Amino acid sequence: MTSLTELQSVTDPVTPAETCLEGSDKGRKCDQVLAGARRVFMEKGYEGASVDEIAKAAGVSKATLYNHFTDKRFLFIEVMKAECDRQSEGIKDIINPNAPLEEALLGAAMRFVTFKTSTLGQEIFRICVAESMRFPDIGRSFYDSGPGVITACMVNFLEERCQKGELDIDDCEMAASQFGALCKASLFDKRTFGVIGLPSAADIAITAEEAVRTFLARYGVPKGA
Amino acid sequence: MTSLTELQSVTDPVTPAETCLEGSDKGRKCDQVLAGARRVFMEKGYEGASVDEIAKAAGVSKATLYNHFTDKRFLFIEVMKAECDRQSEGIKDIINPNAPLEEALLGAAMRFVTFKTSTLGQEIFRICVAESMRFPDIGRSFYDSGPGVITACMVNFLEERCQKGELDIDDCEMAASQFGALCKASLFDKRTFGVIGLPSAADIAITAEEAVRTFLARYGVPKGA
DNA sequence: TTTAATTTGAACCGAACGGTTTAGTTTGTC
DNA sequence: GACAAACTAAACCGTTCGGTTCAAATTAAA
Repeated sequence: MTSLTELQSVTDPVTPAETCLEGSDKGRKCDQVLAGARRVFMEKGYEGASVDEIAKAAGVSKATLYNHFTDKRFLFIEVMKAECDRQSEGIKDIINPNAPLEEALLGAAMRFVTFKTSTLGQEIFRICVAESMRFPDIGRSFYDSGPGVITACMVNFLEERCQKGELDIDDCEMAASQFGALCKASLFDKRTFGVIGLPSAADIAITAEEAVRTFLARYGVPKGA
Repeated sequence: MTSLTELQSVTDPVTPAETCLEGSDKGRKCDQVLAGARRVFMEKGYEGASVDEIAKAAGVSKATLYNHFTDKRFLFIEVMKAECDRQSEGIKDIINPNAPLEEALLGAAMRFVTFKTSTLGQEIFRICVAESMRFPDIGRSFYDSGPGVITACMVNFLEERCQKGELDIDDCEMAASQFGALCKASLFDKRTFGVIGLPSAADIAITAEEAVRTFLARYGVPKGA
């Protein structure tokens, strides 16, 4: 069984990446700016965030901020790139390819539900949805580093288990996508729209279990190996 | 089988509601304002939209706008309330309770996938996700008028069919939510994050069929009545 | 035609916006 | 201790923001 404590890595606090204006500055103040920008952008959105507020949140003068980043748009894009990288790093190991089928699926489901309903997961999702019209590249980056990574990992895993005869799937892309979708049942929408807060471990477990059950009802092989 | 043409009603163009400052004005200019505000808010978001731009889009002077609505926040809330009402109106009849089981489910899935990936469905979803932190009530309203309505209708339908012995479901709330989630597989995320544009009727049909198949694999009764 | 109610464009307000500049201070290195 | 780099607060730029005001124009009923 998958313990909940090990899931924490996916929803850890934030320490921004090393991206700066001219490739890999010493980056002390630079990271401060990214951290402050991240905080303000996530809370207020792109238009709602002012550069003055970001500088203040970063504990940095506005002049310094503009020494590191050409303008507000660029700063926002850098923040989101770093955030997407973090996301894909935390998500790529979401499935244990060596575990028994049901255990592997349940573990992945637990981690996925946990992340998607976490404050961090919600923040990233919210701002990417909000700004992916104004910044189309950010939408793509989010998909590639989030749903895309998960789907790719799942497809890989599912194909292996199909060859082992543990699963019976025609379209592994569709199956992987359905697995991810099932993990969003019950909790995700309610969390996103403020109907519930952070779900309890029990609620997460139930949602994950039900997702796996429905998934296996469709794609699992009847009984014997 | 459900034809695609009858689905149009859910994704029709917009004619705003009759809400105004002091209960049901003659509402000619008032509707103009709401229509213009809707357009600009949907495209730019709350902070990105300026009142001058809204007035211009509405073909109305800023003074007139402020004669009808106390301030920008109130105008935004009114627009979103009207939009949520439209949504719940278009969505409440999404399932035909008298059709044979599989046909009813497939019809509902088709309509749901079509709406959720439509330009209108995406616009409403995007802005509600974006602004439901700044305006918590809007998040709730969206949930109640969208996912909430669908879930409620589905729960109702599923319970009926369980009593008829056509389905075998423990938790109808969970099952209804999973049905909705399955309809978002494959297309919804890609559409939201700009990986694809408007999906083809064929893609919608495939997604809906696969959703129903997985749903029935879990909750359908084996074979005979 | 008189009267009252709306609507209009335009000017206007103080505040905040993104972004720049400057003069001066801290910092790390040799 | 000297020196260059990085940083700072603060003033400043022009623009735009949400919101108000007002005289003139338009409308609609009487």
